Parts: sequence; C-alpha cells; structure tokens
Amino acid sequence: MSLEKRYTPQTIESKWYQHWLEKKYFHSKPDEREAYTIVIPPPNVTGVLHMGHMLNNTIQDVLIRRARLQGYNTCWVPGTDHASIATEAKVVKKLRAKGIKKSDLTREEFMQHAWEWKEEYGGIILDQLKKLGASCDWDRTRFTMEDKLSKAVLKVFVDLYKKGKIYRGLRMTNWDPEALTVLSNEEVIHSDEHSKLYHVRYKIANSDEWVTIATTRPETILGDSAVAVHPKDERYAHLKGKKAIIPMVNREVPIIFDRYVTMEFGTGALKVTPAHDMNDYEIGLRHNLEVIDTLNANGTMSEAAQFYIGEDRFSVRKKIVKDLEALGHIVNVEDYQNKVGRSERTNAIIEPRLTEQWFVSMKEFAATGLKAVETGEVNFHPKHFYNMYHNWLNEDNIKDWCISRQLWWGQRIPAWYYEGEVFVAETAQDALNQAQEKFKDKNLTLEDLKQDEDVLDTWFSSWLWPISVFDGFEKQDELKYYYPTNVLVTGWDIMFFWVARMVMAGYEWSEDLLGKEHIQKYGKQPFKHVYYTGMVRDEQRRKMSKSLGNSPDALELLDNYGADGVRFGMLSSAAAGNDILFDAPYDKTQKKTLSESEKCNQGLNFANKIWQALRLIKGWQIEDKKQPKVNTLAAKWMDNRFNQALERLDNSFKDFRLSEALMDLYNFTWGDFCSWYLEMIKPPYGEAIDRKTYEQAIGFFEKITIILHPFMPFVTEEIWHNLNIRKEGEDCIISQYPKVTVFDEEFLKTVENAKELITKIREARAKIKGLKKHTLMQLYVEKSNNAQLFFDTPNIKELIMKMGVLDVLEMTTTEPESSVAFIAGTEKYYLIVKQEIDKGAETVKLKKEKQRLEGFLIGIAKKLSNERFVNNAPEKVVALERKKQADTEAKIKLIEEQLKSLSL
RNA sequence: AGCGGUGUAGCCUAGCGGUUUAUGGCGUCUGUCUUACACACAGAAGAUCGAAGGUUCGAAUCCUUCCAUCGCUACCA
Repeated sequence: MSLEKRYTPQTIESKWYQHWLEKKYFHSKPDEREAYTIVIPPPNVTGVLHMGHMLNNTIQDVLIRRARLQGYNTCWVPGTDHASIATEAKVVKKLRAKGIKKSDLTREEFMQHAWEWKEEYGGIILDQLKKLGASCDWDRTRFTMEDKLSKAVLKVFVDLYKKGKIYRGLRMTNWDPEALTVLSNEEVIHSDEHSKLYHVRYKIANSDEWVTIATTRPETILGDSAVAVHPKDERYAHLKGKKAIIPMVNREVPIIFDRYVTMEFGTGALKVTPAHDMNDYEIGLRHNLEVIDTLNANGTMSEAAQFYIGEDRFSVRKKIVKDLEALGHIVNVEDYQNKVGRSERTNAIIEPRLTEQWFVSMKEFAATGLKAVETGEVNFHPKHFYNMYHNWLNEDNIKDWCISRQLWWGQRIPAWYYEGEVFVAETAQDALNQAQEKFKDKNLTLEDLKQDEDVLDTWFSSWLWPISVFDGFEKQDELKYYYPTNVLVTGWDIMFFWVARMVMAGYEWSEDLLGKEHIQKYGKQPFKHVYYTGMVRDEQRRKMSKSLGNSPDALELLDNYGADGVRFGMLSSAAAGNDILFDAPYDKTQKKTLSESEKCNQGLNFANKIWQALRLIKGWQIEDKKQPKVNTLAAKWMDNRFNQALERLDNSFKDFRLSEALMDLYNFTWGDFCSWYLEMIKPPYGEAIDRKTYEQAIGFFEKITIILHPFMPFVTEEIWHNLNIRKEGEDCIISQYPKVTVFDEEFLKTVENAKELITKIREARAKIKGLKKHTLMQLYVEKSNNAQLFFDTPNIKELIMKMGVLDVLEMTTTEPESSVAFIAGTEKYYLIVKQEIDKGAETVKLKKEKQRLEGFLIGIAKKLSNERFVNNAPEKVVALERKKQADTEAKIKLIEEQLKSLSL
C-alpha cells in the first residue's frame, strides 16, 4: 500500500461521507442505550450556508460525534423552518418576474406556487451541511410547515386559546408596508439614521399667535389630532382651552396638557398623531382624541390624508415640506439623527399601525422561562447570557407576543368568524359545531363561517420544535426516549425568538404529553444545556452577512481547506460565547472577501501532519526482536501522557470549552505524539522496528484518531482505516471512545525534565559549527543526589542518549577537559566539545539569564523581607517563596561558576 | 438614556487573589530542502494584562470611576 505524499481532503471527504450514509451511522432508533439528542436550530428554508451556520453546526457535530463514540444513542434532528415573510417575499418576486401578481391569485393557487418553490429551492442548506460533515439523522429531516408539524401548531393554538393565554385585540403594531404584514417587536431592527427635524408652526385659532412643533415625519401632519404640551410648561399655560389649526387640512385640534411631553426637547410642543405613533396613540387614549389613519397598508397616503392620495409616504415627505414652506409654516429645518425601525426581512421602514391581531399573553410564560434557568434545569454556556435573558423576560420588559401575520405562507389561524363571534378550533367542522351550538342553529354551514385570513408567526412553529420533531403532540413513544434533549447550540442573537420560547413551550406541554412520572425523572425542560456561539465577524467587527458582502463563500472555503480544515479554523478561535473575527482577507480591487483563511489553513496543515505520521509508521519494516529499552520507556510515557491529556479533554468538554479542547488535542498530537514519541521510537535509518513497539504505536495512534474524530472526522476516518486491516462494519466513527485510567504525575514530570535536558543538549550541539547530525557526543553530569535520583529512573539514560545523540552519559565530580557547561533543571552538565566555542556569545547569553534570575530574586526577597507578608500570608505560600528563593540562588551560583570558567 | 458582555504581544487565546517579571497557537524574523512532513524542523524577538484610583502583606485576577467595543432594552416627537 502506498500513501499519497500529501494529504488531499477532496476525494477522501466525499468518500467517507457517502460510506457513513450507506452504513446509516447517523440514524437513530430508540433502543436500550441512553439517548443523546440535539435538535438543529432549523435554518430558514430559503437560506444558504454562511459562516454562522458553519460554526454552529460544527459545534453540534462535534458534540454528537463524541457522544456517538461514547456509546450513546445519538440523534441529531435536522430540518428547516418555513420563514413566512422571507419565503413569501421570494415567491412573490419570482411570480412577479413571470408577470403574475399575488393579488391575481387565489390563496390556494398562491400556495401551490409557494410549495413548488420550496420543493425546488428549499433545503439547499441541508445539502451544504453534508459537505461540512454534519452527521444529522437525515431520515428525520423535518419542515415546520409539513402536515404533522402544522397540526401540532393548530393544536397548541387551540389549547392556549382555551386556557385564555391567546387573545385577539386592536393594538398598535409594527407594520411592514412592503411585506404587508405586522411584525413582532423582535423582527424590527432599530438603528440610528440621518434625518431632519422640521420645526413647523401651527396657527392658534382665533388669535395671531402660533405654536411651533418639531417633527421628523412632516407627512403625518395631515393626521394630527392634537398639539400637546407639558402641564407645567409656563410658556404654553395660556393656551389652555385653545385650539390649533393643522396646516393644509385646516382642522382645528385641541391643545392638550400631558406629562409625556419633554419640555426640553425642541420647542416643548408636540404634534399628536394617534394613528401613526405608538406613544401618540397612548396619549390619544388618555385624551380621547380622534384617530385619523392617513396611510394605506402599502405606505401610500390614504383618502383621509386629503392630499397626495396614493403617493408614497417618502415622496410626500419632500413635497409637503415644500408646500408648507410656501405657506409659511416651516420655521427651520435641522439635521438630526434618530432611531428608525426597519423590517428584519424586507428592510422596509416600519410604520406603527393600528390593527387587529392575535397575541400570546406572556406574563406567565416569562416567569416560567426565567425560573427554568434560575433553578439550573436549563444551563447557559457561558453563564453570563442569563443577564440578557433576564433583561428581556423580566416582568417590566416583557411584552405580549403578536403571532398573526398578514401572509399566506404559513399555518392559517384556526379561527372562524360568524356574526361577530369567533370560534377557535382545530378543524373547520369543530368550529361549525361550536357555532351551531352557540346560535342554536343546526342549519349553519361551513359557507357561513369565515376563517381568519392571517397565518401564524414562524416562531410559533419553531418554539415547538424539540417536541414536534418527534411527533410528540400526536404520540409520545419517541418523545419519551429523546426528550429532554441534551443541548441546544445557537447564536445568542436568537435567544428570544427561540431559546426563551422553546423553554416556555417545553414547560407548557411536556407534562401533559409525557406524564408526571417521566417529568419527575427527567424534567420538563426541552434541553439541559444551551451553548451560545458568538457571531462570526469580519476584521472590522461587522457581523458577516450576505447583504454586507463581507463573508467568504462557505462552499469555496470547504473546497480550499477541506471540511476538516474549516472545522478546525472555525473552532480553534471560537471560545464559547466570544465572537469570532474570521480572518478572510478583503480584496480591494475585486471588492469582495476572499475565501481564504490562515485559520483554516492551519487545520489543513494539521490534517497533513497526522497524515505524515501515518506515512512514517507505515513505512517501517517490522521485525520480531526484543524491544529496545528506550521504546519501553516511550510506551510507558505515551500511555501516561495520553491519559493526562484525555482527562483535560474530558474536563474541557464538561464545560463546553471546545476550542480549548481542540487546541489541547492539537498540541498533544503534534507536540507529544509526533515530535517526541515518534522520534523516541523511530528506528535508525535502514533498520526495522520491533513488533511490540510497532503495535503500541499503532494503538496510540488509533486512540488519537478517535478522540480527534469529533473535530476532524474525515482525516481521522481515513487514517484509522490505514492503521489496521478493518472488518466490514468497523469504522472510526463508531469505534469506542477511550476512558481515562490513572496516570503517574511524578513519572510524567521526570520525563518532562528529560525532555528539557534533551532540548538543552540540542541547543548546545546547534552552536557547534559543522557538527553532523549523527555525530555521537559525550555528556557528563555533576554528581548529586538529585542527579542520582533522576538517572535511576529506568531507561531514562538510554532515552537521553538516543534523543541527545550521545555515546557516553556519566556522572562526574570534576569538570572535564574541553567541555561546555549548561544547566538543565537543577543539574549541571558538561558536553565534551573538541572545538573552540564562541565564548563571547555564550557569556552574553549567560549574563542575560543571570540578570533575569536576579530580578526574579529581588522580587522574592522583597516579599520575604516584608514582615507583614511573612506574618499574614499562609505558611504554605511563604514556604513556597523560600523554596523559589533557594532554587534561584542555586541557579545563579551555577551560572556564576560557568561564567568564571568561560573567562579562563 | 438604562442595563449587560468583552478589553491580556500584529491576531486569537489561558490564567480570574500568592506556584507566573503572564499560557498556548497563528503570524513575524533568523537559520536549515536533516532519510514522515519546507503544509516541515531548530531558534529568536514581541505584553508596564484598556486607563486612573482604591481594598490587600500581595491584584491581570476583587471594588470604584473613566475609555473603547459589541449587544439588549427603552426612546425626546
């Protein structure tokens, strides 16, 4: 068998993914094993893979693969959500390109088109996840709008309605004039934008006086129904009982006094437009003001505006300023910056609008959500995200959840109207029965009832996801096995859309579905842990997004570095919860972000490094002969060191510190295994290796591929298969994760000392000009108890001789002729050198080291001479400082001796 | 404006009261194509731990204020 000189991910990755799929390793069925479950935060069905997804899904895959290796029955459920607004917008756009308007279609026809669109384009992202290596149970792929999941949605809607937790009401809502739907608060993004503040004067009726108001939205003047001032504002006290005349429409409106007005802002006088401003609406309620809706749903002026009817609000803004100016109403215009809300999906500026909507009452839900995290039934990683969670959920801030959307793509609200009454039911027939009973009229038919035109918010589907993907609302056999899920991995930006609401849903329904006994044993929570990933940002700290064009192409990255490389790159710099500044360079001439990354390249290099280790081992001839002493020691060390590393690794996983886990593995594999262990056992050129050592090496390597597998699944699977002849059905992905066994820390320290000594020998050798790599040298160590103890360690001498390329290593009581001295640990060594060494350079180096140590010593002495330190600090600490002092003094003494002999 | 997170070498990161004049990695610089690997090996340089005060015998670590940055919430029209 010959191995490629370099590791090339491309062919290898697709080969193994295919193999895993064929073997159905990702598929889960309930059995006697303990389950480990993750439900994917369903990406938007219209979406394509971006950097955030890659980070997020890499983490989920790492957790799932490790659990699988540990013997859990792992189930990672993939799927997508139907994203009503985004998808409907895409479908409308596509139809428009074909010359079809949504308004020309019936609801059923439109839905037909939408489903066709979904079948054609939806779920591309899931295929892309396969390229990343995601080991999702694809047989379980779900979609929030499929039949069963939709049924669940209707079921909980009816349930909440019956419990009085859902209500319908007239409210000021966030209206998206482009998507023609209302949005929840969370779907509106507020940001500072440049605008102008217009000072406009209104005439006071029956007087020559004027009152000047300030507004950023002069087009809404046409809908004004009052001018408000603060009750304590003396400037305006005399206007009590007077009326102001709204320009152009010449409407007389009252001047009202309300404490909402800020006296210091603008002129202290506020125009009140109850139909188009949240706060004005509240004022309107208090003062019983007229609500004049001057805007149509699509953002054009309505009949009620009287002017500019049918024109868009933004062109009207320009026009009305000119017209007001001509009429002498504009006092002045200043540049201004204010917060403008835009739709997360369409980017349209949101209009506050009074509409009838369905709401979920949140007070109780919020308390449940908070408690779940407070009690530790749900754990956040990192913990501090609880602050943000609390901030949103506490009773002062929580707002009822508006769940209706004026769209067609989604679950249609199961409410039917007849004669002003509403009937909420899972089916039309049920609603009809209710209506017949209510009206005592058996002759009512389905035609008499009118179903609500609106659909439900997409998140009203996704909050059920941890239950509904197991068809939990219908039957509970699978839910019993997989619920609660283990961990949810998500960006903190959707903490409220998702995490909070999923927790609420879990607590609301799990007991009804699973029964008291199950809940007492396992809990109500939908997941035990929430791992919040950071945002992936560019070098300027902007969130990487498609719209900004600052993101590299995810698929190109995968092509360039392999999935293993990209996974490494994403994770190595992603401490939990911290944002990642991804290092893809921006090309100014091409004006785009390149699909290149040093971080991913490091991952590819790492894959190649392990590949090279494989080539080395597989290149050895094997012979049945006695194991050399060095190799016995090497094996003992590797075994201990492996367990030490594994223990650290387990701890990192326990705290969800995945990047630390990966970096530890990287250092262990590259440093300890490749650079030290393989060098220790490497036979001299041309010689064969003994069978025992060979088998041990294969054994260690195999364990390494297993613990590395969750992070870099492809290269490890490939190497694992090359290490041994494997039977059908044996694969790295389903092999057994090693368990930590005891390790000898003292022994490990001894070998570390040996490694330090070897490094020192190599340094000393490197200074000798023209020295051949294999030239054997002689080393003496000054006799001492410590030295005796050190070299008594079985086989340590042989190890140092091999790694240091020595033929003599002995104790001495005198300084040998023509030698250079150095210190390793607390021992003094002499390396026999027949050649002159650069005394000057050596002296400089030693003096520098001496200086450093003396500085260190001063620090310690300061502490020890401080009486309060000696008296107050714990004895242990003082003793430690004393030991540090003694050790440092000894070292300085050795250096001084060396300097003396150099000057001779 | 209120609240919260973060701030450690050019970049990422560990440490979160004394084992540290600060950990590891990337990058940089200097050698070396050494029989697995130049996607490598061997070395080196690079940090007054955001700033200023305070608590303490002792602070990167705790407290206060400030600055920067990222958010959340609420907005003065």
